[in-house]
Amino acid sequence: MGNIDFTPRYIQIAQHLQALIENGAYKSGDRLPSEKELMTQFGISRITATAALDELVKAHLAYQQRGRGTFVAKAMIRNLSFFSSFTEDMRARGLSPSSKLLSLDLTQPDQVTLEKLQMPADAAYYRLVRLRLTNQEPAALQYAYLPALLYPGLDKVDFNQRYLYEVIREDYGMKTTWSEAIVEAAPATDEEAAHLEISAGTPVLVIWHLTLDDEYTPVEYVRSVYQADRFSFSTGRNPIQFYS
Amino acid sequence: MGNIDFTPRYIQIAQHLQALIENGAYKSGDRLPSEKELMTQFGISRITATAALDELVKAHLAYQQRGRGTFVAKAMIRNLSFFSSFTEDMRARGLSPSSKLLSLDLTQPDQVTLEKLQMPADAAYYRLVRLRLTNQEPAALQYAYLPALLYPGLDKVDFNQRYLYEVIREDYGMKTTWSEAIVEAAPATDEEAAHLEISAGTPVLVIWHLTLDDEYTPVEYVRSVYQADRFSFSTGRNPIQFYS
DNA sequence: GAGTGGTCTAGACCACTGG
DNA sequence: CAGTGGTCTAGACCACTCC
Repeated sequence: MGNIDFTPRYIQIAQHLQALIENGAYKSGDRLPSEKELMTQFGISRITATAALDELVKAHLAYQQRGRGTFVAKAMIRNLSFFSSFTEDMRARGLSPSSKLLSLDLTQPDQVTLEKLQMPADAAYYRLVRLRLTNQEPAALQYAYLPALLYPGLDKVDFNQRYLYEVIREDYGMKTTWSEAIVEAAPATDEEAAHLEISAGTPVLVIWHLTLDDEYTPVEYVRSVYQADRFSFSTGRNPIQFYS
Repeated sequence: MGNIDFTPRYIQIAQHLQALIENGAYKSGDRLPSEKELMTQFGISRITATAALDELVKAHLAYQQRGRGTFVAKAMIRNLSFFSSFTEDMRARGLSPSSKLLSLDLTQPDQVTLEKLQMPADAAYYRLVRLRLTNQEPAALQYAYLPALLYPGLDKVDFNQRYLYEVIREDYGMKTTWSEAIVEAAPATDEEAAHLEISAGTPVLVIWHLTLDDEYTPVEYVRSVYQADRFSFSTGRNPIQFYS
């Protein structure tokens, strides 16, 4: 009946509640509307109300307690920096990110990268090397490897003007649904030290990042080397208490 | 009707499927039974079948594709080391973990720890300092802070014999539902270097770990200092693609 | 006792995938 | 086309929390 919006009802309701949380109508620890209240307020069945609240829980915006209700999650839980792009992450930290393209070519990664990220050795990769800056100061050195077969014509993109995530999503229609990271501390190599303007041997934080599509096929491999004295990263998880 | 097992049906079915995955009956990428098949096989309604498969997806054991089916997740996705205990993590790496109690007292954490983990400064904490070893070699130095109010009598536990997680779960009935970590790289301090048997200034991986109960109240604050040349950590996540 | 979420039934229509 | 998961309705009984 005149429904011109094809977003599922439960998503619409989750969006509505999310907006109320974000503009402060509901604060950390506040009780959200119960399933029953959502049913009468929006004229939906209980399963739809449950699904809406579940979305908020999945997104770590809320948590549920049996017999008590659904509550807005603590602010801290909602700010986990690991899995956003460099640009988004730095903006969230109140810094002004920028990027300098160092090279874009068709090359094999070195042996260590190949093994660490479990990359097929027989594939061809575009290698995108960028120096990432915050407030015009060097912050990180990023080596991104993109399977050449998936990205025909990638070498014609101007990465001084556009973001990598934007390009792979919009130009190549990639849908990413999972991402993984491996974290290490290491002494800076001479090359890293030169670009980051620190002394060789100073600790750096190395993050190996893998982005996967909905079949868990890797669509992007990235090694990032961060100045350790300026950056730390956070991540959170429900401990997997599966069944024994 | 003669149901003497009060585990929900959908959990029972998820457990059953989990067992089949773990004993190799279903392998990475294999299609699991469809919702319809589960309905007829177990005599359940569709919503129950959906819930069972959802459990596997939540536990990162499976993923779903519309119109195709539910599939066993890739093995890599299932091995994320960040949020298991030191003991479990090291065993999963094929190492033999052990522990040496350095001290257990009632002290305030230093200022940096206090701020980093957002600990209330007016509370009293038990501080448990342990050297963690793998194959009898120093691996990490761990400072655990436990709010004294939550753990009366903790100082009487023999932590050379028992695991911290076991004690807080079994003796104090803590239910943890969420955990967070902040990762940093830093040069080893003199104290850290001495215990870890490395040179001062060598890079170490510092992990600040927070364990929360079902109201997101912190029940444990831990700072771990790992030898960087021997350990890295992995974590994974569905990128939160919430609604804009 | 009233309200909450947890679990479950028996249906339905749809969009998407694959042959 | 048949099969899959995605969404949804209109109910139901239960366990738990709070008063």
